[in-house]
Amino acid sequence: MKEYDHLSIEKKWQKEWEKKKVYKTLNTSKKKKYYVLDMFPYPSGVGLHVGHPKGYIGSDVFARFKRMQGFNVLHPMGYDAFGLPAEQYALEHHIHPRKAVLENVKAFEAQLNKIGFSYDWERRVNTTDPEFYRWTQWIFLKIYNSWYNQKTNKAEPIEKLIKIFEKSGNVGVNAAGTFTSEFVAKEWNEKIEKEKQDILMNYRLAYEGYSEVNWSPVLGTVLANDEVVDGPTGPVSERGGYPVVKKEMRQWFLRITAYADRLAKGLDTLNWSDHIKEIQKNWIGKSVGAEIDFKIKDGQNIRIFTTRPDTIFGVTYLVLAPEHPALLNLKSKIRNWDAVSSYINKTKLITPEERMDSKEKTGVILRGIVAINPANGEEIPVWIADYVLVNYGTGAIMAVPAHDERDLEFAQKYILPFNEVIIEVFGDILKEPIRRDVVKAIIVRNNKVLLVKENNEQYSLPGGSYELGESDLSALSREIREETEYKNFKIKDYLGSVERFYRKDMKNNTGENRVRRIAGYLVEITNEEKEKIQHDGWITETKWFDMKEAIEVLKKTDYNAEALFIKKILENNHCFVSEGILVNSGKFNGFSSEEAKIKITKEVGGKIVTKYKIRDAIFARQRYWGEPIPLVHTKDGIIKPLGDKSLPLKLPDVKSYEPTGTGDSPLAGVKEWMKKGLETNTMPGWAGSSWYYLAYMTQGISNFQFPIFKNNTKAKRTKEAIQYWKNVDMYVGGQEHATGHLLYSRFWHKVLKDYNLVPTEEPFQTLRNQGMILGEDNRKMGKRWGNGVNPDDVVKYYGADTLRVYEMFMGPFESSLPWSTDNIIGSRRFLDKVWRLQEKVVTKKMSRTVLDISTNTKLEALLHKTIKKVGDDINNFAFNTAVSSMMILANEMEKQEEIKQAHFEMFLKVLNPFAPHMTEEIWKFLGNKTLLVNEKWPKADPKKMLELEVKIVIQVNGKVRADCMIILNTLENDVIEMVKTLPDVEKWLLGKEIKKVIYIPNRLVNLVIF
RNA sequence: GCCCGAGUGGUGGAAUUGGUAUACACGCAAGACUUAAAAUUUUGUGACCGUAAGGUCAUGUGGGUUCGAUUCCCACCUCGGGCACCA
Repeated sequence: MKEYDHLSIEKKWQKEWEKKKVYKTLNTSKKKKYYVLDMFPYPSGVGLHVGHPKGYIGSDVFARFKRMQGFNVLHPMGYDAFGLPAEQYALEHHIHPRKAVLENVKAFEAQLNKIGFSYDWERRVNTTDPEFYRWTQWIFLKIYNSWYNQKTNKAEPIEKLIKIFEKSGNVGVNAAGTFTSEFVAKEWNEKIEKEKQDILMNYRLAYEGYSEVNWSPVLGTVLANDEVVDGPTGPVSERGGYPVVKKEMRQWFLRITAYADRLAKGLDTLNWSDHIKEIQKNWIGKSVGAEIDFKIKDGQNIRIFTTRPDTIFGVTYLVLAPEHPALLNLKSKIRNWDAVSSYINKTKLITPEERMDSKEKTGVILRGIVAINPANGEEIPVWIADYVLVNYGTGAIMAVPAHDERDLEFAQKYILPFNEVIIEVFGDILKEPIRRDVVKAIIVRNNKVLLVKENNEQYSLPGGSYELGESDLSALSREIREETEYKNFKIKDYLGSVERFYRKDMKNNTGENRVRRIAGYLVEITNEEKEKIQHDGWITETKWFDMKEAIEVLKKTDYNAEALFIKKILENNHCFVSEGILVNSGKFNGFSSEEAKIKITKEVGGKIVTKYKIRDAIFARQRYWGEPIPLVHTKDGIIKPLGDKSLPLKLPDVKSYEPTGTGDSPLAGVKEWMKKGLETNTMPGWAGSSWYYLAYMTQGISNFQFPIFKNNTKAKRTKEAIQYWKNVDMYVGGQEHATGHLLYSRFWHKVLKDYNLVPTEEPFQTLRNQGMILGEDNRKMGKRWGNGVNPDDVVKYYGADTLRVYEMFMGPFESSLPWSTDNIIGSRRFLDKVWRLQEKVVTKKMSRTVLDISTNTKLEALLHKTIKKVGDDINNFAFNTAVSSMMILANEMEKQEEIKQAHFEMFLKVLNPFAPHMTEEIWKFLGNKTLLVNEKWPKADPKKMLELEVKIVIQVNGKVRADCMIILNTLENDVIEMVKTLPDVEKWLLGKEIKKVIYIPNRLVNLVIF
């Protein structure tokens, strides 16, 4: 047997596969399609470390497995080379980014190819290739020339909207956007072109706007929120750690908010990890609430947004964001305008970060302004405060200190009234409550709470029912005096009310259903008071408890109301923010929050609306290295899109591509460019990655063609290709893209779907996230800590197959785990072992000894079980256990004198996706003329998995006491009788009576004795 | 603060629907081969008590349900991730 020389074997087979084009994928096949995709990398130039290929190895194992299972597998790779990282690299090394990208791609690909991936390289894409970005630009124009019709719930051509305007104005139009004023057809038709275009800009899915953005003076560019991280002295850029400040700038935006609902709903149909879905869901931030108008006395309405219209009777003031537009109209009426305007200016000066960091709430009352609560006609003050954000909801809120922590904090600071309107309920909610109100005193001394033990073994606290016409306080004082002998007590605080439901005793049919409202008060007594409690002699014992302890005791005795009150004292927070039952709410008293929300909104003339946290995406960079935005600014100030025939709008060659530092893109310095009036912003890094998975579907980007011209064969073929591949079936990549790429590409895909350019609603059906490989020091691997491990070195020393097996064996695919140079040897030893097994392989004719039938069937059973397990595990991305089961099989095979060739070949097939080179070599050595990569996945035969004998465990009282072998499927009674006679079991049964026997067939017997 | 996820040997980790906890691998120890080393290989390896047979205790902590709990329920602790004045 020759030596396992991984270097020559791997080189040989990589050449052979390339020569025979075994990974070339055709778009026509009788086989079922399967699309396995990796998130494509940006070729950074510093080279790969062993962490980078982990995801690629996982998807490659999966793709090879699917291929062997008989699928037509699309498994491509390409490069995301536009954007900041590529440009930064070029700037640092003083070479043109185009050149840098080409060099880096070459180096990158050389490294990848050593690991033996099964990519169809003919489909390679590069986002910086004009043939590629021509379509990025084309899709952008499609988005630009669209508006979102909320009646049909999809994007539609802007021409259609113009026709509607010409015919009937915008009155009946329900479009996504912020445009509020109305016009009729006549008004529209009389407008000049510039005015029309300005209005349309409010409807387009790609629109120009001005906004405060993250401006990095050093990088000379604007950054997206997810490119900014917290630094020690404020926000800094994620890349480079340069300081970031706020700056108002002209921007392009994509109206992703129009798709918020579809993006949220679509998540339910996806086979993604709950974790990623959760992140996207939070990011979209859907919440259903009501918009309600509060009338300003002698003035206009203020529209507020709230998710809790059921608390409207508890409103004690209104708050507007300092930037709220209504302030201008109110200006003349505001008597303290000086104070108000200085507060507004102050808010403008501080950054949003500072605004969020400052824990103390601030605000100014608007003197002279009075609002009217539409629910009860009450007059309430209006404030401005920076804890209300202008760009969420309506920029104004109704404040309910009793049921919102932020409002409470504000109300406490400025001494504003507190009005409780919701109380908590235990048990069921009765439609028509029958109340028996009680009041409870939580008596404390030195932070200890007094618990009173009644005869019926329950703990209680002093308290009782009201007498006719009594207020809370007088009833409480009376009850305390009656039940205790305390004279020196102080009612310190109101703890809120709760409602408790008591069902009548159905069994004995006694009592009645009733609801009790329990009001809680904190009562403090002085140390001098003696512990005297007396009440008709039914109290047997009193005790002072530590507060936490008291809660536990009360919970056990079902006195939840008291426990809740004590918890409130401990947390020093009397704000009940959950839903409950309405009180102090006029005719809505007794309603549940859920019911009241709808009824009250209707009553006050409000509207149920849905709001989202997600913001429109900024789609512009003031940089050179990005796709040019194909728009022209005319002299009249109108923006016009380029025609399809003018695409691609190529990035011009410039001498200096460094940022100008003024905020303008380097394109603003190109004469030719400016003469044509072309847009100077370029697209952000995520543009190309939002549709690249479609580009792979045709064989080479030069064959890609969206249907621009009718009857174009290229366009027809592209359409067929997209219809065939549909969407990505398995997508593998890092979870850091949860709120970026993965959201944006879903958005673009949905726009394309609205134009029937793609057949599915979602681009990525299943998503798997690989964990990182950390350095041996448990820190992030890379240049920063100098702990990077180069895959080239590992491939050279141990081989690509060992690298592949080890990275899959390390642990669960999704976990981040440290690299270990100690542990990798185990994977190499495993492959060495498999290599040596060749020697034991015999064909039928060659058999030197008579194979022991029983050990042979045993091995066969293990083999078939392993085939099944490896297949199942790969499907579940549980590669680590797949490898481990193959190790068990190899260990077992090693113990055999001889291995049947057919058995060993089946083993090679299941190992092939993990170690393609070595298995291919052995396959050939065994005399096969075909290539192993083209072989079919072996079938696991369930009949052959069964073993004649199985081990069962015998437990006595649930503890394992013995085990023994039985013939498969022995009858229950026979097993139990036999098991009782085992010496290890018998001694435990001696003199005891068996109460119960639990029998799990072929697994376990549990004898229960006493 | 709120919302997710996770805590298992010296280490990475495994365990189907509640049914032998610690598979597989690394490391370590002892033996074989060797002049020697490396490589390979054999055996052992959760903790404690015991010469042994055997027993007791162990899946972050404390309770509960069950014949039986890493798995289900409750409370708490620690770590990781996401969001963070979103009304």
